[in-house]
Amino acid sequence: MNSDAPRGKAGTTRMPTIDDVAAHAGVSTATVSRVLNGNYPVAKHTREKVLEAVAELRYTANAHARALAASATRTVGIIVNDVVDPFFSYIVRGVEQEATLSDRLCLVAAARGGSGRSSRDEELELIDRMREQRADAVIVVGGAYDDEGLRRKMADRARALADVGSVLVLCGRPSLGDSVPTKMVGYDNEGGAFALTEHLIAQGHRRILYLGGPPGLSTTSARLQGYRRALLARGIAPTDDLVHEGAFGRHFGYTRMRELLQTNLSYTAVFAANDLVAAGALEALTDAGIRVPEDISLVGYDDIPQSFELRPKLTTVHVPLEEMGRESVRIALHREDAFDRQSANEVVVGTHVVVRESVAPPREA
Amino acid sequence: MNSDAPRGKAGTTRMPTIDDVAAHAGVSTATVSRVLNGNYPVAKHTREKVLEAVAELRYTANAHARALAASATRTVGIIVNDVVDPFFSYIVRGVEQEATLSDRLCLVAAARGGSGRSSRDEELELIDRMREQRADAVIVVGGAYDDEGLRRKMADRARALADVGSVLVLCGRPSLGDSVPTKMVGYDNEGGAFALTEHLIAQGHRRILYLGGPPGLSTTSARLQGYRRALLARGIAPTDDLVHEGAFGRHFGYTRMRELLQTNLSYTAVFAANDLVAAGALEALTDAGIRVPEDISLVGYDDIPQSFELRPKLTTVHVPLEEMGRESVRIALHREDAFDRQSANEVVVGTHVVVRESVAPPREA
DNA sequence: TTGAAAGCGATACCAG
DNA sequence: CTGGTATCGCTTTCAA
Repeated sequence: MNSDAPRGKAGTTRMPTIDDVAAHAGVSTATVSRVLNGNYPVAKHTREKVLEAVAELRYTANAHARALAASATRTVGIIVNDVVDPFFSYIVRGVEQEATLSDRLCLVAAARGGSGRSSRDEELELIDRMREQRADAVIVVGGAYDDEGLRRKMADRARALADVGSVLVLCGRPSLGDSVPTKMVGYDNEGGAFALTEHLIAQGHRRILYLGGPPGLSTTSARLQGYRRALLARGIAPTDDLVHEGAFGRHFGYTRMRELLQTNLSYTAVFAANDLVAAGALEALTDAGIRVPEDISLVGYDDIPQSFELRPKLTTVHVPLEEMGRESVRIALHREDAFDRQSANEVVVGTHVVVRESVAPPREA
Repeated sequence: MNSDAPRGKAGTTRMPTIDDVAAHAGVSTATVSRVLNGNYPVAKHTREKVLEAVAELRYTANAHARALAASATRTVGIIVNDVVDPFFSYIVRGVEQEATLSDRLCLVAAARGGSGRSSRDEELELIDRMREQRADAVIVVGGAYDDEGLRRKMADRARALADVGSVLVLCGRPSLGDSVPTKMVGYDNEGGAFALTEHLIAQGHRRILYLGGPPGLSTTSARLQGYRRALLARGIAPTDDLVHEGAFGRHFGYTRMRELLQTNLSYTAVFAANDLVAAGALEALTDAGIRVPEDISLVGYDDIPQSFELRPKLTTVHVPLEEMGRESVRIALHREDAFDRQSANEVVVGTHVVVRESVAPPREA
């Protein structure tokens, strides 16, 4: 009489529920739940009956009912600026990989601002939405703006997440203070910039243009600071006329470099705030008939794969983006056990200068 | 006595529930639900009391409880090959944008195969997982392999999704047949390839190398077919020695082009299966001292933004990737109303050849 | 080893 | 316009 699949309204089959399975197997729902979760002893024979029923009915558990009852969602959230930017997409890839490894799905959202909303506010709201979804962790990626109010709001979110057993992971962004319950995955921007600048200085450069990076963004500040410290360390006074912050995109690199080329500002090397900016700058330079590195040296930051596809291949600082993504979910999911409490609330991945072809000694050294 | 936020075990605050809000505002949960969803008349005064309580308690609804009760999740799923590949990441961006517009979150997963699992199987499993999550729609992106068994399994998934009121969207992949409940967002691969090849032929090329694309993938087949049809239309016999399928990555383009350069195969133009392959091929060509387009012409497909950052700027076929992403969620969410049933179960976005700098007449025409 | 039943936190129907 | 309450599908004591 009844067809195999239970039918609901409007001729749509409704999904079989755990009750259907229980009935079909002649056991209780509790038993079904147990064999499905395998966290409780069940007689072999019973188990098999249940499994059969499951297969026959093509039953799959309702993730929401499960989340509601067990308050665990097998989901991690990640919030980036732009999924198309390689910096972010490689991190997303890492997160997605590791999430899959732990049998979780990945909520991805972009807070790029626009239409009257600042990317900061969007970010906060997205965290809230992911908390509503009870994501097991929420990973926010990329530099943060230096703003006390913002920091406070973010700290609130961190606490709100902690309250429901989730956790906020800061990936590539500074801590909110020891009292705020977050985990961190960082890399040394200041140090990398220092090393990279040193490399330039060692080649004989003294007037180095700093190009790009949103002003006020932690990433920019740190890189700029490393640049300045390296200069100072070699007795070169950093001058403001050589610092041109702005943005992180290739477009910015291209247009600003082009503008700068029309001025009589002089420098023998360009430190681009990231590889994308470097790519744009390279294009502007090349278009203007300036050879890299013969006429001007150029370096980037991040070491996205595209950077060795440029001609000349770009000298840059390697940042293990995918690894950071993976580490973010690992650290988030790693519930501290009795043994090593606070084992790792923070991991710092290593970076290093990758010397390729875009740097040479200055022409008139 | 009681602190504001209800406390649960282990000193963690638990989230306020709708009951808390109701109690706080002195109304019933039903009323709270009504003001929150704004889908039912509520007295102004009552509404305000509730809203106050909500604010005071920092209440946010539990998305799972809501999903369970209302069976609607405000979530769309998208399954791609690789989040780092621009083809996919631009589509993801479009999906994410449109999802946000409809106040939905986005589940992103990658089925890139590996570790013994084929990307096809992974794709199927991911669809299942997203169905467990009751995603309002599941969008699978990119070409499909020509395999009857696979098609049947995919059709099963489509039905399973339809059964729970969700929908499978095929984005850039061929239909599963009229009887299968899916929506489609397509673009004309065959026609684009035809036009592009014609462009080459019009410039005087007759021996055109076809490079890249996984054999058996619908995308590859369609582009190849367009290429052949164009040749035939101009009375040129397509020959197999000029067809070199393989993969879609830049790496493939580079290495295979390089290998081909060592043979004595002759051709005056290269039709790369996509822009990434073209970028790789360009690099190999350039490295070998061959000028594009003076010595050899080169075209790509997709028109990812990088393609006009190449030197020479790449002539290619424009595919509106972001738009496809947006359209995918629009078409998925567009419940057909009484008026125009089956209004749009399928949309085909337009493509066109973008002539830039990488094509010139052959040297010895 | 298994079952009964009490939640989990919302929605929506049915009265009032 | 508002309140009571059954219900969604699963997990998890508590007993047997």
